[in-house]
Amino acid sequence: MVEPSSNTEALIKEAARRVFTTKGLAATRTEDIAAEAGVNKALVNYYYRTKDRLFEAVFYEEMMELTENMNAVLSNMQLTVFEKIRQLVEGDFVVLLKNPGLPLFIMNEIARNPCLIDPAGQKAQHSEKMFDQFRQLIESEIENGTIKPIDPKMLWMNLFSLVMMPFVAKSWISHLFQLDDTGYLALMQQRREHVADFIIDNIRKG
Amino acid sequence: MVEPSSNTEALIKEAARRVFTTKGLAATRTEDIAAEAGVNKALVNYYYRTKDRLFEAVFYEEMMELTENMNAVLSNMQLTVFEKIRQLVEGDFVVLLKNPGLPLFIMNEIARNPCLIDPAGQKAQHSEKMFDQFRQLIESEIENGTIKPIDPKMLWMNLFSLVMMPFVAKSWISHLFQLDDTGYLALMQQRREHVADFIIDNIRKG
DNA sequence: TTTGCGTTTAAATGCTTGTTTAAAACAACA
DNA sequence: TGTTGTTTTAAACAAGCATTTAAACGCAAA
Repeated sequence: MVEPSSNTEALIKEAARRVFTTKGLAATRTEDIAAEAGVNKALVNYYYRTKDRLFEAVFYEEMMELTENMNAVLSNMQLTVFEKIRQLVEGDFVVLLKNPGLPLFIMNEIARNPCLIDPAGQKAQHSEKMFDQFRQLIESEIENGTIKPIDPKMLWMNLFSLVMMPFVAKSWISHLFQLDDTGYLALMQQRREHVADFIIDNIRKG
Repeated sequence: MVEPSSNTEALIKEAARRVFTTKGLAATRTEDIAAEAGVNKALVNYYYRTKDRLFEAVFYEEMMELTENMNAVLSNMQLTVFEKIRQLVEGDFVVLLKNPGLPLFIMNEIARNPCLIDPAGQKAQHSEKMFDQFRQLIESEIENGTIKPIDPKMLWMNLFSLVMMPFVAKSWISHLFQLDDTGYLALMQQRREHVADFIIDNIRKG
């Protein structure tokens, strides 16, 4: 990755990050980004050539934001399964409480343009390895008798569903539960405690 | 609701449904819809005046698709909590296995345009009542001692997170688990069994 | 057959938007 | 101060798009 050659370049990327994540690629105009950054719209092309290149730059950084904690936790050999699960949940909540729109943004853009995650677009290659690590962990812990038998795929889906869906569905939840932004965030704070317990209770033996 | 006055009108709406749900409002061109329906693009405006009106027509029908089962199950007084939970899960899976893109579509469009669900746009008014029904059900069952104490909001989020997120994240899951479309659907079929058990085990006493 | 009317079409309209261009402003420095 | 290279700007461009128009079509009733 090349360092931003000037302040303006970084300014534009940060503005783009905010606009892309709230409106999505298709609904975002070059001018929206320029306005958000407070610069002339030609500067966006001056620094990033095209809207799509700027989008890719932002997208893969956001994707990383979402997966780097998973990688870090899973490859930390010091931790027990239970600690790993707690830290997976905990780490995701830290990221998501700061950036609640992140999972919807990622899921939506991937669905609209699968190339973003395909073998061809080499950037996101680590994900399968990541799940293999998880699978091995779970399978060996089941053999050890530490946890009840469960399909690692199901456990994985349970984990990130419980964590991420309430952020994906932020607008719907806020409406359903009649919450303003503060109330919503407070609810997510409570949930932070709730989710790890829920999963661990389910797989723990006895 | 007015009946489609001709075959073409319905044809266009069905085409619009397919295009809107796979590409989203912002990325959909009037011409895409016309092409999908195999008609001249001016016909789209002839029958629906504007792209936005057509979108609204489609959107609220899709929204209904997602919520009508919840309403039906919750207001059925014949069922126990456990049966209700099973039928909520079961009903959603029936819908989602046929239409896996549905939850991402709804969540995304709501997030991008909150008016779609706001008090002002009167169409989606029933949702708060729906959750009140659920809250009352859970609270009274807790008092009865049928289930362990749990915040109804958490239980509700757990429920639809576990059901819907794997559909929202379809592309990501397929990539992570290296599944083709058949494999993905098979996995969701397995999950159908898994989810209700997971939730019920958690709230059941003893 | 002709008239009238709902439907369909190709073409036109006018606006939006991504990208390019060429000049202006600026900064560093001899 | 004048030169050079970089950054910023307003304007131009061209493609894309939603929507409108006006004419053509098909068909049922007169």
